Amino acid sequence: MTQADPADTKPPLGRRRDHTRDPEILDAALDVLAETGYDGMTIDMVAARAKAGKATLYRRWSSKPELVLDAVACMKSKDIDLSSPPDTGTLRGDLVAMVTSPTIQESERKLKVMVGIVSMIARDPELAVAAREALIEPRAAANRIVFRRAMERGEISADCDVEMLCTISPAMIAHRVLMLRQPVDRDFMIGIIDRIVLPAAGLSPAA
Amino acid sequence: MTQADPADTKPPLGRRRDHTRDPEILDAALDVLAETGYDGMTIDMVAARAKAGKATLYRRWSSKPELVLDAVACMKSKDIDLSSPPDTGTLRGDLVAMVTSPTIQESERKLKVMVGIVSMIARDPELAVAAREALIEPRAAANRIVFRRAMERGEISADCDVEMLCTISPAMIAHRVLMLRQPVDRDFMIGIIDRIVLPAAGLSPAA
DNA sequence: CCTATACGGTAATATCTAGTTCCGGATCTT
DNA sequence: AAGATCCGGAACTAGATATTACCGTATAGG
Repeated sequence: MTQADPADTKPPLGRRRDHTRDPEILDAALDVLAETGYDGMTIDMVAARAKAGKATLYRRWSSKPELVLDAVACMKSKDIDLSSPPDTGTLRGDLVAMVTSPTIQESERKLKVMVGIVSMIARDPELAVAAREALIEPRAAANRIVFRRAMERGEISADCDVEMLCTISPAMIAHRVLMLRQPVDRDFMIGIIDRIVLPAAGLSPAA
Repeated sequence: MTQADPADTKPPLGRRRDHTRDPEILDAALDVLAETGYDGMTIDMVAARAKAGKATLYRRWSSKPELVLDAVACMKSKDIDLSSPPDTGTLRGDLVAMVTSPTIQESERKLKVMVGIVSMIARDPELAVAAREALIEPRAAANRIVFRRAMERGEISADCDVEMLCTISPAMIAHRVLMLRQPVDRDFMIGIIDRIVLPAAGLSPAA
């Protein structure tokens, strides 16, 4: 018995894997995913875009589903700014500030990734969880904070269903892009806030 | 010159194609589409489910994309009841009646088909149009009628953005199923009507 | 009855792609 | 310096599937 310890920290021989490249590869995977969808995406495309060899990818992820899962999960950490949403003093101000923030661009990519994996999500619970945590929850969490502050401030009633209010704008945006295939511009977003969200929160549009 | 007429109605020889089977085949295609999505669907699956030969399918549709396009387009005519939405006398009554009607089951299937083709829709404008006409528009049209009646009745203000109001419940439903993967039950639907749609239309929830 | 076509079913063809393996060269540990 | 491992890239393997080609049978028109 030479090295019986299972927790044995053996320094591996030879050149070490360059984990610096992991994020680049995952990012390339997300690009391809957003452009072509899960089934349209090939490992070759991802390798080519990341300027890496296919072998390099398979050394790090055992299969295409694992790569996609990891890529989706890694979007979670991208938007740090959502963890501290704007605090303008009014609910409307906060909501408007959120739609103007630079997170919009990242949101568009998230939506495309989501579109690319929806049909897969129905058959892979793990991917479903990853997608929810990385694509849905961050924005919902930011919304939640804003609404709760408005509630503590007394601006909106304590009866309000915050969870439902949080989902209105994501739902309207996704519907407009996916189903209606119309652009999501600032006017549309302001319209949602003034004509749907605020009334649903018990505030008159003019307030 | 024997038959120079271009509109020449020549009775084709031999056994005639049995077009009775077209709807059955398209219906089988929709089932497979709803279950496995566009990429998961194979021509063999459709032929097997329709108890038809693959050659029979290719005699009628030149390719898989054409078959899917036709199948999606043919969902349009299915829900005749949506063309005459309920008329209970109040906006709330009409909206509640619509979510209780038997169209709900057909809607569920439509949603699954939508999930199966969303990623394809992004790359095929023709399919996008077919999906919109068959899956989105019928319900929007029914909603439109209900809201316009309420407006003529004076129940809601003439300032209301009917197009936006029409899209609220479809957007919330699609978001809940596609993104959140939660069930769409009656309570959820009623909640949308009472807490979002009616307030957005300028009616208090208790009204 | 005869011909041409459709039918359901099976086999063949051609392409695509996930996953593996090999190569020459680079990099790290000993 | 030597051995092990990684790198990007290319070639290879194996399985799946869209599409075509047949087969024996059924049916409509002449």
